[in-house]
Amino acid sequence: MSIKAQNLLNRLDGLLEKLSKSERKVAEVILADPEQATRSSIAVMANKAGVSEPSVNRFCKRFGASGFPDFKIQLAQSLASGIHYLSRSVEPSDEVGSYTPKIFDSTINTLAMVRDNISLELINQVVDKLIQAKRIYFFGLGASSSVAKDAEHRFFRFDLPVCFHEDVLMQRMLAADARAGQVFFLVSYTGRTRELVETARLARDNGATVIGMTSPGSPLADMSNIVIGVETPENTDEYMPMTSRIVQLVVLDVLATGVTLRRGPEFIPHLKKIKDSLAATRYSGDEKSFRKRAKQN
Amino acid sequence: MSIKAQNLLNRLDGLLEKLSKSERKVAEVILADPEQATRSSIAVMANKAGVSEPSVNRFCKRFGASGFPDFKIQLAQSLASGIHYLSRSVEPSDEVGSYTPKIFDSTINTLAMVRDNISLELINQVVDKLIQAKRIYFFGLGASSSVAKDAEHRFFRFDLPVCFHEDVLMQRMLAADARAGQVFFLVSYTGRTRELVETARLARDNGATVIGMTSPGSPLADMSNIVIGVETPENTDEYMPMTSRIVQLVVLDVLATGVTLRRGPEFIPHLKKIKDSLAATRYSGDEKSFRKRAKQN
DNA sequence: TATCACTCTGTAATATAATTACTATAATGC
DNA sequence: GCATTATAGTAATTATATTACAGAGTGATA
Repeated sequence: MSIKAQNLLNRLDGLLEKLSKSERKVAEVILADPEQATRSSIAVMANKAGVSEPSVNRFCKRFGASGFPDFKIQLAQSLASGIHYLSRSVEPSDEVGSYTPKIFDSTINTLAMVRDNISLELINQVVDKLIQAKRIYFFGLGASSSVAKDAEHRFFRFDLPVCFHEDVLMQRMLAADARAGQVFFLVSYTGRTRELVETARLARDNGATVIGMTSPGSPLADMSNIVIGVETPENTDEYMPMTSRIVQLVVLDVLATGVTLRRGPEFIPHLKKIKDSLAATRYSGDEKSFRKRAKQN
Repeated sequence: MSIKAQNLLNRLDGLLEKLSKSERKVAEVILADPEQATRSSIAVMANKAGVSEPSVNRFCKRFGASGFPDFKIQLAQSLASGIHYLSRSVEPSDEVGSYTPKIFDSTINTLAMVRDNISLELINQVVDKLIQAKRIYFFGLGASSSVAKDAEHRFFRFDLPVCFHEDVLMQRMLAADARAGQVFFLVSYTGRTRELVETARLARDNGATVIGMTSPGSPLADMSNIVIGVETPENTDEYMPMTSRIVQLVVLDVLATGVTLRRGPEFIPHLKKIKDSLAATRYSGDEKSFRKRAKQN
C-alpha cells in the first residue's frame, strides 16, 4: 500500500535545482513528457537528454528506484489517471472539464486516506455497542442531519430500535430521558455546535453511551464515550465541497456491514423481507417503459 | 489521459474465464499480488505461474500491451493512487480487517468509474437549468430522501429558491402546481417508485423541468427532461451497501461547484455570510476543551 | 477411427535493454 | 596549482525480453 510513489513527480520538480548537470537534463526530459518517459527505453531517454545511459541509470537510483525499469514503474504510478500532482483545489477559472475530475479526485483521495488510517478496533467497538443497544438515536444538525437521517435508514433494517431527529428540542428531551443501554450517535462535522454538545452531555450524564462522529479533539469529541474521528483535510477554499459527509457515510456503511455480519447468515432473510416490502410501491422491471433504455448519459 | 489502463485489473478479472490454461495461470499470479507483479521480471513471473516466458509475453500482448514491460507499466497505473480495482464483495466470513477496506475500495472504485464516464455536457446543462430556475424542488423517498435533503442544504446557499420534501403528498401537490421555470430535481436509485414517477409526470405535464437523478432507462428516467444517469454496478449481494448514494452526493457536489463558479467571484462574500451566520451556535476554536486534542482515532 | 486443421505451449536462439566496472574529465578546496 | 572528490562517459557484462520454430494437444469431419 505504497503512497509515496504519488509524489515522485513532485520530488523531481522540487529537487531540480540540486541535481548535477546531466541529471537535470534527464529530469527535464522526463518532466517535459512523463507519459512518454514511461514508454521509453533507457537508450532513448539518454539520447533525448543528451547524456549517457549510465547517467540516466544513476539518476533513477538517486530517486530511490532500484534501476531504470523500477523508476518507470514508479513514474507510471505517479501519472496514473486522476491523481494530479498539481494542486487539486478548484480554481475560479476552472471549466466543467477541470472541476469535475478535481472534485471526484479529491473525494477519492480522502477516502483512500481514511481507509488507510481508520482504526479497526474502533469499528469493532462501535459495532458492539450498536448491537447491544436497547435503543439508538441518530442526531445531527444542519448538513450533518442528512447523514444522521441516512444512518437511520441504514440501521432500522436490523430491527434495532433506531430513531432519527433533527429537531433540537426533541434531541434534548430524549437526551434528558436517556438511560444506560441507549446509544446516542451524534454526527457533526465541526463538533462545536452548542446544542449538540449539550445533548451529548445530558445523554452521557444519564448513563447512555455517546458515540460522536465528529472532528477529533472537538468539544463534542470530548463529551463522547467513543469518538469516530473523521478528520478530513477540509479545503478552506470556498469552492470545495465537504468531503467529510462522504467519509461519514462510508464509515456508516462499514458499521452497518459490521452489524450485519455480526448477526450472522440467519439474519439475511429478515433483510430480504424489508427489501421485498418495497416491491408494491414500484413499477416492475418488465414494464415496457423500462425496455427502451435511452442512453442519456 | 489514457483511461483504458485503469480498468486493466478489472478486465483481467473479467476475462479470466476466456483465457487459455497457461494464460489463466499468469492472470491468477498477477491478480494474487499485482503490486509484486509490477516489480518482477518476466522470468520470475513465468516461474511463479509455472509457465514459459513466451506464454507470459503472449499473455501481455493479448491485453493490448506491446510486451511485458509495457504491460507492467499499465499495471502500475491501474494500481496507482491507492485505488484497488479488485475490491471483492463482502463475504460472510469477513472480519473487520477485511470488510472495512473492501467497502472503501468498492466506493472508491465506483467513484473513479463515474468520474471517467460522466458527461460534462450533461453537467453543464443541469447547472444551466439550476441557475435559471425560478424555483427548485429536491424530492426523494426512502434512502434517496437523505440525498435530496443534502441537496437542499447544498443549494439554498446560492440564494436559489430551493425546497426539499420527502412527504409524498407535498411532492404531489407541488407538482400539480408546477409551472415553467421551475425545476423538479428527483432523486431515486431505482427510478421505479410509483409515487415519484407520478410526481415527475405531473410536473412535466405542467411545463416544469424535471431532472431525474436515477437509473438510466427507468420509468423515472423516461419521465424526466434531463436524466443524470447514475448507474453503479450495485452489488446484488446482501452485505454490500449502496454506493449509488455516495455517487449521487458527489455529483451534487459537482453541480453545486458548477453553480458557484458560474456565479463568479463576486458571489463568494455571500457564501461567507451564510457560513459566518453559524458562528453564534458554536463553541469557538479557542475554547480550552478544544486544546487537549485527544488522539482517539 | 484416422486425418487434417487449428490452437496452445514450450525450447532455444536472438535481439534488446540495463547495469557494472572502469577511466577520463571537470569541479572544488586547500 | 595540486590533491581530492564528484561527475560523466565508454565498453564489457549481465539481465531481460522477444521471436521463430516445433511438438503436443484438441476437435471436427469424412
